[in-house]
Amino acid sequence: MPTEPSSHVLIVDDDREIRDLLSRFLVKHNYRVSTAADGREMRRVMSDARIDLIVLDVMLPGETGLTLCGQIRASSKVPIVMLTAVAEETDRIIGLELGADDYLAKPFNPRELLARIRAVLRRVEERDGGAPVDGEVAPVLNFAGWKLDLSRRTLSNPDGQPVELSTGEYDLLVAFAERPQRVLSRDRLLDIAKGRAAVAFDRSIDVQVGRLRRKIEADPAAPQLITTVRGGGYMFTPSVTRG
Amino acid sequence: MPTEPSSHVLIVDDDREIRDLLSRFLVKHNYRVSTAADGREMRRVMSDARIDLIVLDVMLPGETGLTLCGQIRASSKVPIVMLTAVAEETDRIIGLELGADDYLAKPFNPRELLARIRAVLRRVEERDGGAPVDGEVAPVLNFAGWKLDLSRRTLSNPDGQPVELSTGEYDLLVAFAERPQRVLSRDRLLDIAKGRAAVAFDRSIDVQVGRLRRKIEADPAAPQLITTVRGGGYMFTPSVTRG
DNA sequence: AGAGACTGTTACAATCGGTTACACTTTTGC
DNA sequence: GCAAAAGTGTAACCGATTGTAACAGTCTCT
Repeated sequence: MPTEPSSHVLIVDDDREIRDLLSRFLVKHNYRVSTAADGREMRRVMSDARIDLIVLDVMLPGETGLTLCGQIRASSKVPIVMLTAVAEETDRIIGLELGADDYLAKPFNPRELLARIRAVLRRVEERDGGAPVDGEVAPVLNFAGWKLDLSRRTLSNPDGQPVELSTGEYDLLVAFAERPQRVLSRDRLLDIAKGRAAVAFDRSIDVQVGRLRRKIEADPAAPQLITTVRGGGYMFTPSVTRG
Repeated sequence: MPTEPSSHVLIVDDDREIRDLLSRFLVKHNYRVSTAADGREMRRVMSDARIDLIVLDVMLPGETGLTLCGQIRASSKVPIVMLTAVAEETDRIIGLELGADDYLAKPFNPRELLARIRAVLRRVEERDGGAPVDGEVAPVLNFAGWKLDLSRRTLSNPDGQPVELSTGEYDLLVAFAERPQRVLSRDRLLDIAKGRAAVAFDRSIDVQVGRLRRKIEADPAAPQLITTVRGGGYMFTPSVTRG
């Protein structure tokens, strides 16, 4: 049996030392890790990959961690573990009220952080096991006459006829439709749609794209919706509106 | 004989140490345990799994335990055991007035808590033997023309004709209808509908879903109401209204 | 034009879920 | 009480979905 897909942790800290240290440590313990030095990078990473948990430093230049924490919660339920320089009880309370899931004071033992991460992920697992990881608001995406209903996991064509998609095809289409007009690499698509990392010579995305095209393209031999970007990946070309 | 399904206890305490300690202790004594650090988490857990008893700390950041206690009682009869930092007689009285079922002062011996939990569960068992542990408010769920009467445990189809369901089928349908448009894993369905944990290679949910589909789907071969999410579980797709 | 890299497509094997059969338990009816 | 009926879980089988591998076609660069 293949081991279950590892969780993807995003570390947000302005201190490169800490980012690298934690990153190596977590990778060693079988997590996939991304890092960001500030809120801007954080948002970029979050739009590119499916993140299962965020480790967030309270002290950041510009936006503080507390601000970010609130922003994240406004649009998503990703669990958050907050880091702070000193054990400020007020920070702790504010952080938890803003929706952080746990809290750790620097300096801390990496093993302690690991334990917290595991505990939070376990809790979240119980809380909403199969629910969408990212709590988006609008549940219908429209493009080129098609309607993709995210709450019902259904797709209907411009004539209003339902089109059957397998689970994998649906997940892939959602990954595309939520990131239109952007080149998505195979790696990113795998991470977003399947929540796993690529293995060497992984062509599974190509095959799934092919299957999806056969169902949604007017002429699968000349794809208009999902176009190939040679050397880059794929791009979802139509504009997408919500609601 | 398989041991009777263990009770599911929810620990609500802001102190991680206490949550973990109690959690381990109760698990060791054959309870299933969930934890929550605050009221927000508590509500989420309660909406996801059937909880048989809540251990509730009086001192919580934000909402106090007393507030929560009142809120829970407003919509449910789940037994509650309150914890408090010191033996404040006033807290005790208020707590019991708000509907707590027992009361324990910190520091306490875990065995003492175990004894109280057992006593309360026994009392509740006698009080409302087979009655639903969780007293929901609105007793009729409507979806796709069907009516599911929670107080009578009956189901009628869009023509108004009653449809016979076995106990297991009914419990499963309720689990679905109360959580529409969410992917529910087999584990969670087992916990919610049957109150037990899955054993290795447990396919019983699949079989029950199949039986339920045969009774409520127009075309059981192409299910519209209960759809399969490969690798994820099942989802109840129609929208549900109460009353 | 040709080599090499990249992508599309097909075939096949592994995995997962649907279904049926059957044994066991619980409930029902006499 | 007892026998029949209904309900439920386990196991086995089968079909659908998905990933891997192989090969063929296409593009790019020289």
